[in-house]
Order: sequence, then structure tokens, then C-alpha cells
Amino acid sequence: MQSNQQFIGAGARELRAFLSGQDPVAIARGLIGMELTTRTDGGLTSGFITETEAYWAPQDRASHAFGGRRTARTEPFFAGAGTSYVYLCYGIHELFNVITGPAEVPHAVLIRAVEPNLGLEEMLRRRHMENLKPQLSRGPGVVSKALGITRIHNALDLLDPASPVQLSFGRAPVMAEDIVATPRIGIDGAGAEWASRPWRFYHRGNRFVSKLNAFR
DNA sequence: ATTCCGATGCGCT
DNA sequence: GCGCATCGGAATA
Repeated sequence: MQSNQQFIGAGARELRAFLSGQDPVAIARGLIGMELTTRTDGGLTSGFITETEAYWAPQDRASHAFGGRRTARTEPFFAGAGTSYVYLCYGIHELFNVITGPAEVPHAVLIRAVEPNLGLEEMLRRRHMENLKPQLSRGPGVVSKALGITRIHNALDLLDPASPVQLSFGRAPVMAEDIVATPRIGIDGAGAEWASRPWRFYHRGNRFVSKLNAFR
């Protein structure tokens, strides 16, 4: 699976099959270009996914579900493909993930950046910004801020049309040659073996990407 | 009960 | 490039 092109026009059923039928690294690639939409008091806002990271628990030391750790916090990891996982990072930022793989298999993809689409005015308001700049929605914490995602959106089914946070195939596909792979960000504590894996992906040339070429 | 520290972002130098 | 805000989860006692 090198891009999402085969999914144009497909719906939630096909998306569910994709999210449950691949390894999380393939899915992290495939999610580039797909659309994340939220519905709140502020109306509808959305963005096209430009940057992701794969978290391949139980083996992956960088995952909260490493070793199959199962607590109240990690419960969404085990709920199956298309479930949301939102958690508080550094006491400040709410980070949004898509759970992938079959139920009981704790795979996840972190959404690190999006290109704004619907509801730009509302997103600017949430970010206390006057005009559109790339920092509106590049970085996992500000993606949630811009889209209005908080921990109340944890453990939702992102493919349910009634959900306030939804994932869909989005617009034109992103070709494999336009997806760049680098090591993941901010996981040095997991050790070199895991920190060096090129499991971060971003849309080449897109301004809405948190760190171009982050080799560390 | 206590301690440690993180899948970050922002403002200032 | 650097310091620091800020707080809940999980491990330790």
C-alpha cells in the first residue's frame, strides 16, 4: 500500500477494511491525503492529513500500548480499527491518533499535521490567529487545537457518520513518490532501535508539515 | 501518597 | 537555539 489512490469514491466500509487490514506503517502512509472532519458548536472544520506517524505496539517501545499494556488510558487501542485515541501530552497538548488493526491489536497512527480545508475562519479563531500561516495546523498539538479536538473525543468511532470527529478518504490521492519517510519525532526515550525507524510520513512540498526532514 | 517525566509549542534571544 | 509551562498516567513505596 503506497498511497490512498485506490480509495477514491469509496466509503466508510472500504475505509474500515483498509484500517483493519494493513500494518500500521502502511496505514500511516495511506492516511496522507485523507480528510479529518470535526463538528462542534463552531460548525464544521476539516483538514487533509499531511503528516503521520505509525505506532506498532505491542512490540514498539514508543507506543503507550507497548507490551500490550492495558489500562483505562490505553483501552481505546484495543477497540479496533477506526477508533480515536486522544491523550494529554506534556500536560498541555491533546494529541489525536487513529487506532488501526483488528480489535485487540493495539496499532495506532498519530496525526501530526493537516492542510486546512473547511471552516478556516473557525480554525483561525481557535488558534488565535489573524491570517492563515502554516503553523495553524502543523504539529500534533495544534492539529487538535485547530480542529477543536479534545479528550472528550477519545474512543470515538471515526467512521460513524454520527460521530463529531470523522475520517474519510478526502480529495485527490497523494502518490507514493510524494510521500517522504523519516524517523519519528520526540521518542528518543524509546531507545535507538525504535527511534530510528522511518515511521513518520509527510506530504512532500506541503507547507503544512511540522518539521521538514527531521532526522535525529 | 509520592515521584517522575513525556508521541509539544511558544516566546524570546 | 533554548527555557519553560503544566498535569495526568503509571510505576514505585
